[in-house]
Amino acid sequence: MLYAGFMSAVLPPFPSPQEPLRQPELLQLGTEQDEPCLRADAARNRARLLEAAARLVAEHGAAGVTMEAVAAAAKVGKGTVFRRFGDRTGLLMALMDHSERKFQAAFLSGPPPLGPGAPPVERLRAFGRATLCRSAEQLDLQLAAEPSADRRFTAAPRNVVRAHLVLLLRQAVPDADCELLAHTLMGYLDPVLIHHLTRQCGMSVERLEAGWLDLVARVTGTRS
Amino acid sequence: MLYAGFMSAVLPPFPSPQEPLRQPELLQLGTEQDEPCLRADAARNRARLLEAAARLVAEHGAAGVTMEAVAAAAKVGKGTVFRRFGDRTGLLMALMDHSERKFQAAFLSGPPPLGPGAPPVERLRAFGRATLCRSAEQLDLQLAAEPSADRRFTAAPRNVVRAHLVLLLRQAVPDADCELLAHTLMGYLDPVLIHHLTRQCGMSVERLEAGWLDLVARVTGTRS
DNA sequence: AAGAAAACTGGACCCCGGTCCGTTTAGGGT
DNA sequence: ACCCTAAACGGACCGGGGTCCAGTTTTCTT
Repeated sequence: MLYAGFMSAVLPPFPSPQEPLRQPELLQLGTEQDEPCLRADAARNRARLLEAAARLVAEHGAAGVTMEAVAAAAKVGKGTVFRRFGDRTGLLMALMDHSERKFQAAFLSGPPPLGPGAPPVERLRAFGRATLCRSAEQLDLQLAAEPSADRRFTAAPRNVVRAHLVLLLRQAVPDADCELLAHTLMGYLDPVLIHHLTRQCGMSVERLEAGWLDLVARVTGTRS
Repeated sequence: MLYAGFMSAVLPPFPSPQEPLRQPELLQLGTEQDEPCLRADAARNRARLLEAAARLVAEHGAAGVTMEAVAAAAKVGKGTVFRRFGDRTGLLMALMDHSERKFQAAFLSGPPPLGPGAPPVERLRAFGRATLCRSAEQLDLQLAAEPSADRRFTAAPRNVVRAHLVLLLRQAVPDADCELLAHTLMGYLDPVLIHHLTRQCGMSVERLEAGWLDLVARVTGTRS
């Protein structure tokens, strides 16, 4: 009883976990099927909800994206929104999904130096630059989609990024604890940190970029 | 109107900011005055609230610390809780305050290698070890007190730690962007990350400690 | 084609964090 | 001892996230 709030953050809110197939979506990159085996009406509502959410973001900023407002704007019941996306964060994550996937494709199979083909250290450098740049653009959405603390490290996209960094690090510094180093590097690229440093501390993106290059150099032991 | 939620996260919720003197509390370390110039009844209620909150944490875990429950347990109105502590996070932070201050005293003016007297790199190593150890103990409380994303980097204790790390880094690596490096190091010690790695990924604290030592070595360029 | 099972829907409902404001009380001044 | 004012109090109130379930719609089976 007392743990209702907590449980709901860990277990799916409904008996049948809505969209059990959405998570993998982020991993299979080639296919562009946005609605995995969804019933016709469900798919239609899903599209309407995403469209409505996008409109609300554009109109009132990310803070205006209320679950109720989205439901109303899509002419749909509130329960439907939750069934489809689990919770607010899930909805926002779905909204970011498109750009997320594009980004993943870029560093997993795109042209070097971001994609395969360049030496690992250079790919690391490019990855940071790309992430910073991407964050600079859609910072507000990324902030809104930031999962509540207890799930910050279990979100799907994060794992893809982590795996990627681990891969590169293993090539660059084979005898280090690359898992931990990857987490360190990701910490530097945390959207919330970026927001803090640029918006609240007034640092320039250039400085953050330089900081990233320096950090990569230090971590990989490739001082210039 | 639409920004009410956002504003309340930035501005104090009441016209007269409750406890405008609490923040500095964390900075003046010698004095042990827990209730800065509070009216008698206010001080009494403050104590009762903290006691009640502590009891609730012990009984139902951090998740059971509802503002209403705390108020009821302390035989006090809900408004009083908010007037005193601003919000839930504020209450939890006040709960952690004691250990927080002890820790700050330890690295600001305690014995080496944590406190002054040891070479900076060694102090960095000790700092990480101490933080990891401390987190291992009171992880649940630290998690509960984790501020919502938009304030993760503006909490008072964080600034003390950051300043400390910047100080040490400036000595160890004078020609680096120590502000940014400090943030990187703090990222590694984030309670939420520690929780994720130890509890969810099953890593041992020893491994995290080794990772910290390695990270410090890499960042400061002092390879063994 | 028809019936059954599974999936989806919508909105009433609950809980909690946070706010407001009319009332009470402490404690310094006279 | 009394008053006066700033401060503190408390609980009604609000909005939003999340849940539930009775009823509807789709899809599968035969």
